[in-house]
Amino acid sequence: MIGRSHSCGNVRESQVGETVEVKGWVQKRRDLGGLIFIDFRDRSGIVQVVFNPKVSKEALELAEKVRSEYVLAITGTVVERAKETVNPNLPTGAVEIHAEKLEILNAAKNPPIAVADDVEVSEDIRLKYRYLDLRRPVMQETFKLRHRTTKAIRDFLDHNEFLEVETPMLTKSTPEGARDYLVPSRVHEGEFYALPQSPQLFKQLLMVSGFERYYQIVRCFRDEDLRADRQPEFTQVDIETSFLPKEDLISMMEEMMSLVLKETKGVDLQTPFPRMTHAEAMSRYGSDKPDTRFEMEFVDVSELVKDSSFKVFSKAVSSGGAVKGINAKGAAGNYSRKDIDALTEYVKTYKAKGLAWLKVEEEGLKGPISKFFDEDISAQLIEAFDAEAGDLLLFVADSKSVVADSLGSLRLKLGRELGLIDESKFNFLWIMDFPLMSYDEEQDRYFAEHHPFTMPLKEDLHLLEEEPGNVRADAYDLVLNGYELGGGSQRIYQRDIQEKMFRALGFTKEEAMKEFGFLLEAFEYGTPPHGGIAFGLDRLVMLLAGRNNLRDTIAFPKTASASCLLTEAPSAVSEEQLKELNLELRKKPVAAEKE
RNA sequence: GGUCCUGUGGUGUAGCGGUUAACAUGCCUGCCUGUCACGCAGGAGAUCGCGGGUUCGAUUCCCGUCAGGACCGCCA
Repeated sequence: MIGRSHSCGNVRESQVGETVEVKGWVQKRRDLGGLIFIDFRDRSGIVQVVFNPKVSKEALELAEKVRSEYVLAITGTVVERAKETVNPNLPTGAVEIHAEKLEILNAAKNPPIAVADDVEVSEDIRLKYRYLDLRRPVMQETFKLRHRTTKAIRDFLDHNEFLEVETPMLTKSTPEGARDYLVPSRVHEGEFYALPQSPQLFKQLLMVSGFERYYQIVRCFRDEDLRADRQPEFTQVDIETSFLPKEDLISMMEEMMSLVLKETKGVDLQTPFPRMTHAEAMSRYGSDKPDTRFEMEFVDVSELVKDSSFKVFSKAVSSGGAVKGINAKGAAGNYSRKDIDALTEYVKTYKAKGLAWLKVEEEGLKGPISKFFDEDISAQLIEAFDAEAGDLLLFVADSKSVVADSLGSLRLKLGRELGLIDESKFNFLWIMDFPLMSYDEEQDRYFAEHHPFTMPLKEDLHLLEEEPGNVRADAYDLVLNGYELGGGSQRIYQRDIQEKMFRALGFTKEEAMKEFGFLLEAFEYGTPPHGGIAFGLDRLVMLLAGRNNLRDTIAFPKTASASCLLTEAPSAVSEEQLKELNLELRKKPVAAEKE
């Protein structure tokens, strides 16, 4: 310990009798008049310091001036506490420091946020005074966890001969994928750099360069609207390998995650991780990132009800959609008609037109739509859902995508509400065989599901020109507890396949050359087969920390509207700055108008 | 772009068409030598986010706006 002899949280009985110097912050002062106790905090924890006139009258008098969050240097003797005054709630609770000398290094204003874990503070205050928020032990723990996570990842990749290589932050805007953050160029009038959405192209070029195994823990930027699990800038663990077969990469990544879980949580993961095809995940859970910590899987009753007199069901099937349901086991009593109405409103946000339901009773199915099903169909429904008295069956009848979205979200909501989720679990799951591209009605063209450099599955390669929508990608996503942790793929490394891919995505030859010519050209100079993956570090840490929003795992995060309440970014810039960049605003910024 | 929730002393909440705007905690002052959520006594502290409307009267009802949050679209 440079600058002090001990850290607060590590003072123990073994140091009794020693003179120590500690520096840190005042957690709490308890002034008993002739005697003052201070809970003294540094990064390592808290130790109690006693100011007693018998030890130092001078220090006691100075301690009267001390307040919460003052920064102090204290010299004193470590003393064993009398048995009856031991505090079992503190690791240092068996000892205390009898202060001989006190120096106030800095005073502090009364903080707007109490530095304590159990204090509820609104999000905007926390973000404005982030430096105080980060003093709270839970926050410090999260960032220690984040450090241990990246440390484990770096150690693992280093042992496996990966090289960490940095790639540009100022790069080229590309048309595919998310909206870019743009940076105007001063030197090149009217031209812009983009901040990278990911180092995708560079890591592939590094494979062309012969690095063979690359990784980077790197910031990525996407100018899209935010969510609890989405920030405009976020960190990826970016990985790319040459010559490594997919299965080897996957098992290597399983090993890496196992190490992370072992190092951070002491959890032993079972490998290999379970796998599911994309098609299977969609049909069983209505999601490409299913939370498998609980069951409540979809039951497809389309065949059973296609001739039903309940038109909502039969019509959905005849018009190419589906009728699927989930069984909320034993929940019939938990949900009143009014509660089910609320669930109906919930599925409507996902475009479902309604939510049909049946309660299972000893005598059979009950509910407004039970009359449409005769005894035979009712029995088959009960059988299909493995239902028993007390169960609640919930159905959505709609297009396949609406059924998946709405019922999939409903399943998660019910899982949470019914307490079906075991929070101690870490359910890793690979989702395989994603569709390579999907058709966009509005723009009348195909879009890459992953990105345009993803290799099609070999057995589907022949479909690339005739039926692009039916080509599966040689891609894999890693899902943890219902969150997409990361995704990767084998890459196209032959120019002709890459050109076919661009063509399928509606690029003309000229457009492809203009946007990605450098890559196509690079592919002509001896490109190894390669593939990789990228993980969302912030999300991983969020899940390891058992939290449900990304802000708590990022030191200085942005709000839902992508502003930083601490620095007040973004902000208007001077006319002079704009002039240098050859920029002119079409509208004055709102902030500037106020002045 | 849209839907919903929230906005009241420093902080967290309560409240109501007419109040001296309540409570907890924090803060300040005094007393207190074994506290650790210290205790006791006293005190200061709020243009009820902002603008408009309805009303004799609005913190309360309505509209708009700003800020924070959750979600849909968007994003992989």
